[in-house]
Amino acid sequence: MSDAERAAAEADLGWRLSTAVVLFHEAVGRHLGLRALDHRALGLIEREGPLTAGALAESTGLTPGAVTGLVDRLRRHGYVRRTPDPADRRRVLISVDPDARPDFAGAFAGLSKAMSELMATYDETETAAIADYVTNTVAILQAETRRMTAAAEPEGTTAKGGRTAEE
Amino acid sequence: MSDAERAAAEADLGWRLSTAVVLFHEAVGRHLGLRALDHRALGLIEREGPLTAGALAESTGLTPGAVTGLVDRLRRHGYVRRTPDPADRRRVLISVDPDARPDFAGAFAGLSKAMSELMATYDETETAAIADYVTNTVAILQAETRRMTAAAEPEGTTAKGGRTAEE
DNA sequence: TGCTTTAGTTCACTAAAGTAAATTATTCAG
DNA sequence: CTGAATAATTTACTTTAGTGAACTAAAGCA
Repeated sequence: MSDAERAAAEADLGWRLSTAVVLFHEAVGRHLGLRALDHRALGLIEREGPLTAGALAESTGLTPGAVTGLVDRLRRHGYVRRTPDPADRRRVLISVDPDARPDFAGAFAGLSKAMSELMATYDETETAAIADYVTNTVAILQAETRRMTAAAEPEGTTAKGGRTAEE
Repeated sequence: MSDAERAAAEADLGWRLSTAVVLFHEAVGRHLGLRALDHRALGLIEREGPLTAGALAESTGLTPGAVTGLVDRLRRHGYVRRTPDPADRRRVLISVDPDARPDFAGAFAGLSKAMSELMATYDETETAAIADYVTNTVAILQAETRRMTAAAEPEGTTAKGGRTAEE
């Protein structure tokens, strides 16, 4: 195999992985009745613990009004809860509804199991290489995402006037 | 590190990879001025060569009318072309506009380079393990996607009546 | 205690993208 | 050559989710 061939094979594999991840992500969204943004927001809430509506607006780039709608949708499907912040009752804390977790986790159960079984087939050295590869790939993707986002919006927020179409 | 800890670490790494891929994909979409579905459709057209509008409707699950709009958007951004099928002039062939490729490829250039550099740091055995891991992960994701999609829609197509919300 | 600021929601409106059905162009069968 | 079938587009309408601004409630300061 030539260098060029190897590079092409790698790129193809990367493309297939990326596509598979994206399609899986979309399937999960459909399964849970969530749109891409809602799905991502739910992920944020899961990982960053309870968030205020304002914090969510900040990290999603939405207006406060839109966040109310977003949280309504998540709440309607039973994924999150609203609780007034005891420390500052103007604030509202949005957290994952513990009762919803089984459903959410259920969607990933099969994947988890299959991945564990796959990992069990590798020895120590191989596992280390794979972990290193994944860690570095994540870092690269994050860097490229930042680069691309920075290039696209030299100033201002995503929230307003983000139209590109002409004609 | 206990088995449980290792499993948790793996799952976390998988989650981070998935998130990174999805966010990168979204960033590319924004960069190219494409919505998720448009982006995916463009990928389809790229890989499966020229497609008729009907074929595109089939594989995206959209109605013919929606495909017209989809192709209009892709065309407006200069990514694809419409050409009447010489064999059957009712048909229209949608293909990637060769002039647009540089822009599209440009978005991935940085990623490509960084990934090549990363792969160069691994020896033969490690590379083999990584390739095996990626290949199997893709297969698992595809299987899980199919399973989830099948579970969500026991019958019929995505196209009609796919509403889940109540209230 | 009252004035100002902050947090979130509600309301009226807009834009995007989908469906269903009518329309146009072309092919194919008799 | 005519009529039925097929491919895509157009049109009218619907749904969804966003914005911006007005509004309500609570907090903090003088």
